[in-house]
Amino acid sequence: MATIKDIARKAGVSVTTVSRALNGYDDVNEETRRKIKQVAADLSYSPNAVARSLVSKKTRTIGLIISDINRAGAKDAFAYEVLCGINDRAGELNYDLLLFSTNPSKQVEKSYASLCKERNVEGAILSGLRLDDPYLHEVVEQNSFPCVLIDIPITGANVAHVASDSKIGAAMAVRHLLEYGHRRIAMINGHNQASVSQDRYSGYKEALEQSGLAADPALVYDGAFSEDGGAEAMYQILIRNPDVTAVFCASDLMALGAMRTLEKVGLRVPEDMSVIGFDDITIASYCSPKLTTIRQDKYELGYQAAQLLIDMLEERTDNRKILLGNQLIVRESTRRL
Amino acid sequence: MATIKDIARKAGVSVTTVSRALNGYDDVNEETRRKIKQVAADLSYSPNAVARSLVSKKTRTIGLIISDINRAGAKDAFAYEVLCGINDRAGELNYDLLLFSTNPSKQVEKSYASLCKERNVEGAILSGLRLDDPYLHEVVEQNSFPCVLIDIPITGANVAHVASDSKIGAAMAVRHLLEYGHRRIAMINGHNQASVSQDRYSGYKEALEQSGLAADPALVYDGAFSEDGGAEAMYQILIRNPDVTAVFCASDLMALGAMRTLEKVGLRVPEDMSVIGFDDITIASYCSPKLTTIRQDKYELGYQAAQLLIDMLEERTDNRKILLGNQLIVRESTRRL
DNA sequence: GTTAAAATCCGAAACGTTTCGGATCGACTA
DNA sequence: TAGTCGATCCGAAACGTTTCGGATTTTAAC
Repeated sequence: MATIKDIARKAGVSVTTVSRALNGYDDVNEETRRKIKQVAADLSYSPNAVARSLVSKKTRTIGLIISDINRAGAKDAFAYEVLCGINDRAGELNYDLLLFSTNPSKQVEKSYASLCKERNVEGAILSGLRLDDPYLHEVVEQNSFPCVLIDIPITGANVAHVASDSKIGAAMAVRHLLEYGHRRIAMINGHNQASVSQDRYSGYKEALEQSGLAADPALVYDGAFSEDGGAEAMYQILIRNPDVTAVFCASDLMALGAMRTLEKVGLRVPEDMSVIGFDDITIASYCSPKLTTIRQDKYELGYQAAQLLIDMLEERTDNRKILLGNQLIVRESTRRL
Repeated sequence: MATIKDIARKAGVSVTTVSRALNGYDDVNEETRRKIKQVAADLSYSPNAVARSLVSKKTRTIGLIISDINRAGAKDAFAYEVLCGINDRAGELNYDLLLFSTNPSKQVEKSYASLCKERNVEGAILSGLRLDDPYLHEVVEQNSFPCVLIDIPITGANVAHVASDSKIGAAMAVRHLLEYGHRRIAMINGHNQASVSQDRYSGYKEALEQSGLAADPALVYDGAFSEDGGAEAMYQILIRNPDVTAVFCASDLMALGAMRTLEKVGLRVPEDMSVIGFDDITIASYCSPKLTTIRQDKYELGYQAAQLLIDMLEERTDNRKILLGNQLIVRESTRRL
């Protein structure tokens, strides 16, 4: 591994000059610069980012803490699409991503904050975390590096968040069902430790109330954001609320579970029950019947998160919040009563 | 940011002692160690991994070069599952992952090798690369750090590869069709710059020949591993080879495309045409009809890649190749003639 | 020819660790 | 009592850069 010293020696100049030549400073003669570059190429020199970081305090690295990078997350490739967005924008802006493996099997579970601090990332993006995550609080409070949270509405001097408008999205979904003539509309919500669950519920409630219906708490079930959870919740609905004609699921995965239950029970979607999801995951347009849903632009979520974080890092913005729009995608799983 | 020096000063010992105390060396008095740890905690010290790496030459970081981390890759979450496997195993073994954004939009496109060298990763895992990738060769030849390739059969002192057995897998698929009585079996292959294409073709050929049939080159089409490519290829098959009763696709995505074409043309799967895919992506079990396919354990691919790389890094193995088994998953898209 | 300004270069410190080669000291051995 | 040993500690160098402050040389202006 050739170092800057080797170049200096071989080119007959000081390390200072080599450094400045290679980094494009203008107080070095073009002739010398040419020579230095030549020598560098000859030695197939490549700068040592570690050493550079040590003095510059910059790593051009963003920490990624994404809890859904696991086998289960492969179904809805939610985390994946977010990751793609982050990766693309970070790449364009010349930052690299450090993926922390927050593996529960690790005995010495280090906090995200420690991980990031140790590795000197300049900022971090957190996604897929529950509100009651033990370490979430720490990174926010410690406030030692900028971070942006996806789907967790906390802001501060150093912390921003990006999300899509869950409340409006949910309201759109429910209004769609209302327009189709449904009146008894159940909801299969995600677990309580996600702010999107709360938002989607309030969207559901608001849409109902705006058309003069009361939101019946007995019609709201917990599907834990999983396919099995959705399936189970659907059973509950069928048993306890046989008058329900449509169900709004806070995620496509749960909608898929719900449809599985309906199929098992011999009910047809959408003839016997309308089902609408949330997210528009890939499967939504392949399953049968194709799922009507609220599309969330997951890629954009990541893209904007990276943009926002880097803007914060480079002190280009005071914005601490980005809210994306959603879109109703009508397919085959809902029908007019 | 408290440093080791601050601790030394406050605890009234030398930096050396602090370092050794914190790192568990046994030539430090337990009483002093306790005190030092206390001071460290008081100052909420966290070690600077950058400085540490500079001297130790170890970063405990693995470079990841995955070309499919992009929007298109979200359909089959292939890269994602591989990533999960890598992430899990790397986490268990206490390595972090550095995700390089090989963004084509970058003007100064740096080679993977430079990226890795600069960042001092200890090794790298490459996935989703085409055989003719301009930079692939470089990292292999330069040989400066261990790396493992996924689905690219190159090995060397410092380079290993993991893959699933495409040839046997393809043969399984074709034999399944043969057992079902099909004789005119077309193949929609991926592009030529993937070694899996070559392997899957030879599996196809071998299976046919073993049952006394000649592999007709006219029945093999290029679907470029994309859904649209598969759709287009299917049109070609229908027009040029109307006697075909079954088609083996080298990826599920292409199979999906093929089925789309068949649907558009009004042909039923599997009544009019049997279709078998390869990969077993998530959608395969949700689409309609559900896709018969050869399951590849993508997670395991990543998991083993990480394991193998780290074994190489820590010089625990001479193994340079891992070949995983595949599995025939019979669903609804193939039928007995 | 003198002087000021520009152009070009360099020495040394600093970044935060680890580690090598001792140094110190009390206790134990012969 | 001298020598040895173990326990405990430390100074200084090293890792590969960047950068501050200045030094030297060249050029330009008068």
